[in-house]
Amino acid sequence: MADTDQLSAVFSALADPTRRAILAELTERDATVSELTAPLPISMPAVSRHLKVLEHASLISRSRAGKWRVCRLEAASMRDAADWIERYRRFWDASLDRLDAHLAAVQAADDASHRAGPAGHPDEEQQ
Amino acid sequence: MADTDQLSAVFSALADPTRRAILAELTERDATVSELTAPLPISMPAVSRHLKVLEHASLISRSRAGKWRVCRLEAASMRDAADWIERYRRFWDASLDRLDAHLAAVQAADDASHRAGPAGHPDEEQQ
DNA sequence: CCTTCACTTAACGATGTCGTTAAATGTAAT
DNA sequence: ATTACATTTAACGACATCGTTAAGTGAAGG
Repeated sequence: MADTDQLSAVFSALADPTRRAILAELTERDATVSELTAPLPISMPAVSRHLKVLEHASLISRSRAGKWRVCRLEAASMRDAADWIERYRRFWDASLDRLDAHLAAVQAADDASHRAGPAGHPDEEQQ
Repeated sequence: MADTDQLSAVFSALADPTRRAILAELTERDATVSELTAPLPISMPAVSRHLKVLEHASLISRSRAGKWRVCRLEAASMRDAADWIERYRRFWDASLDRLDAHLAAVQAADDASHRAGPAGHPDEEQQ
């Protein structure tokens, strides 16, 4: 599935701190490879390959401007990642509620203490 | 920075389709390693290691229940990833905003090629 | 006890990542 | 044309990832 691959490419690209730094830089302004390399502690070939990864994930685009190659942020594919993660929102939004439920369950188990299987453990009620 | 490492761990964990499938499964119910392995085309040791990665990224937690080991979704760390990505929302959400910024940048570069930055926006990450 | 079940760890090989330096490419300027 | 500049590609080494099968753990149960 191309969709899955694209998502993997985006998450994979975002997994590297250097690449996230590059993306952050590009939110300020478009930049050449030299400009992007300057603040980083690595060589230009290394940066060039990071850019290749970012481009492959459609997170940036590159164009020639005379002698230079200008990089531009293309956040469209980041939206896919955001949308994917978004489906989990309720699982962290509701974490406090779930904690309450969990504590209540433990309390209940303490009172009635007998149940099928191993007692006193944090499941039986979820979601 | 530990924060950066955590973010990298989360994105890195999410980069793998199998791990995303496992997380999706865990949104339905807590599950044992066997239950998680069943629908997947890989061996249990392979799944076990995926679970280790997910646990290291704090995306799941594991607890013993007698003979079994129960995995539970812990989406809290996904929130960090969501928050990070969220800062890029305006770049895909507000196309007018972005177009304006671009035009302003071009204009500024045209007028006087010095770098004060017409955008002047937050963000900055370093490793 | 000693086996069985659920799972993890060890050991291995294929492949990918991330850095380096040196050589190639392509555009601009002399 | 030749040289200089910006960037990429090639070649290499160190280390991580992802799968496998085989051997360890630890709790359950005859």
